Amino acid sequence: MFVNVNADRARRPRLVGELSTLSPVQIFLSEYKYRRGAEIFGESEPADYVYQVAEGAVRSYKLLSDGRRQIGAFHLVGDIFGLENGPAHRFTAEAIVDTIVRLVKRISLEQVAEADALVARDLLSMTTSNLQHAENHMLLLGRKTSLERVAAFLLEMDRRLSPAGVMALPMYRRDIADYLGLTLETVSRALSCLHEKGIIDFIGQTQRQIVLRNRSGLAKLDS
Amino acid sequence: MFVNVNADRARRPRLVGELSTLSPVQIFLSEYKYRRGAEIFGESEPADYVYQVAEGAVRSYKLLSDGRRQIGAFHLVGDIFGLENGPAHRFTAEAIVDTIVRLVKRISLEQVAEADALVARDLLSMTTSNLQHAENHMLLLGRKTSLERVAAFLLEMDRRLSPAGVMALPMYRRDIADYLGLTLETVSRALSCLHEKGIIDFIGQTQRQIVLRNRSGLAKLDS
DNA sequence: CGAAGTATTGAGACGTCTCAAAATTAGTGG
DNA sequence: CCACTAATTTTGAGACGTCTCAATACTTCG
Repeated sequence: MFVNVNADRARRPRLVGELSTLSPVQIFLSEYKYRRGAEIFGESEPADYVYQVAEGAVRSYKLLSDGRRQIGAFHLVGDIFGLENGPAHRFTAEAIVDTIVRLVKRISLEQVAEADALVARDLLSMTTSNLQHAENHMLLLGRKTSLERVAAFLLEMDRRLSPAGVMALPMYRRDIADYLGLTLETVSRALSCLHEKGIIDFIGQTQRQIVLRNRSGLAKLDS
Repeated sequence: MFVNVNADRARRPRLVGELSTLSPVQIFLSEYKYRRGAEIFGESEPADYVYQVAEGAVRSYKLLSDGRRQIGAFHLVGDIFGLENGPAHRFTAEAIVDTIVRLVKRISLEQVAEADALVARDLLSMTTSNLQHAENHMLLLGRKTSLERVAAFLLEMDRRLSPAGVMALPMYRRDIADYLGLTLETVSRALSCLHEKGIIDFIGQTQRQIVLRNRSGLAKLDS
């Protein structure tokens, strides 16, 4: 930490590697800790920093004037978020649980990108990943049933946070619902349905630890 | 047309200008014409070209296995589409009406971007625009009512295709519905409702020419 | 063990979808 | 220009899925 981005380039790994492979980080300016529920940045606030989740989990969302909320993405350990092209953030970001993030000044990133085509390529690649996720999520929100949405959610989380073993979801039902365009009751009913069908198990003492018993059963629901 | 991108750079305007301001185009390899309904490229086909609408209109969509369709975007005159970072297209693109598109080989674009940071910046900027649109559309699909969706659609089309005067929608109700995550009947009912309220007028002999009588009435519905 | 927060379950309301019919528009050839 | 047909849009009525509101159960944490 605290290594200036303008330091001798030979002394640190390429930025490209740090951004795209999330290898050990050296250019990040500092770490910050946020308590569960704390806001990291607000929608339309100036986007001066780019963030990476070191520990915990983050939700990014938009609000309508009457409080309806749409979560656009969950950011898990290793994920980079808050990267903007324009001057302001387009989402509000909040810590879902106690969370540690790393920050890098956005300007320094852009300066590096200016000089280094491979870094610029990485920024584009990250933006493209976000776009791809959003495109798939539009299909989910516009055309899938509640059961299909929950199945897709479980597969996504399984892929992203439990390479092997139990999936411990960091978020409440309400967050899942606002991510999937449903109510928390409908999410709960869909999970119960999947449980009854033997496709998932709840384990331990908490309803937020889930074991996928039948991934192909889920995948079938994901059309 | 037919000017090679590797031709003497002094002889043509900067690529950056052509891409971002859509000024008169010289680097495009060729033009193609597609009949109404014709497929321009399919989902997961190799993405060898980037396209610009010269005349007409295009829809980009994804399908579920049982035929449910989500249109991710409409591309109108001047819009660039089919720009990918990975090897394949992520949508199917079809001509909504008889359409003329300009093509440029993707590789040549990337070669220019490699050498020219400003062009690379433009590619990022275009991808960011697409991302921003998708983010707003997620909010619409996840959390807005049918009336709000249709209102938002009309405001978007008004902004994009009728700088002054009548809005002549190129697409059918079904396309609007698949863009908004509704059925065509629900779209039709919402339009009738807006008509009764005096917010929009249908004019001429066709229901696809619409005049906004009360933009602020629409904007209010758009929360 | 008690209290607060979270999740599940139930019953009815509501909005959108489905299916069907009528109305309107667009296209074609006389 | 009109008649005829096909395609699209509108409108209606009922079905269905999700939402709302409420009660109960479970989990967490002091």
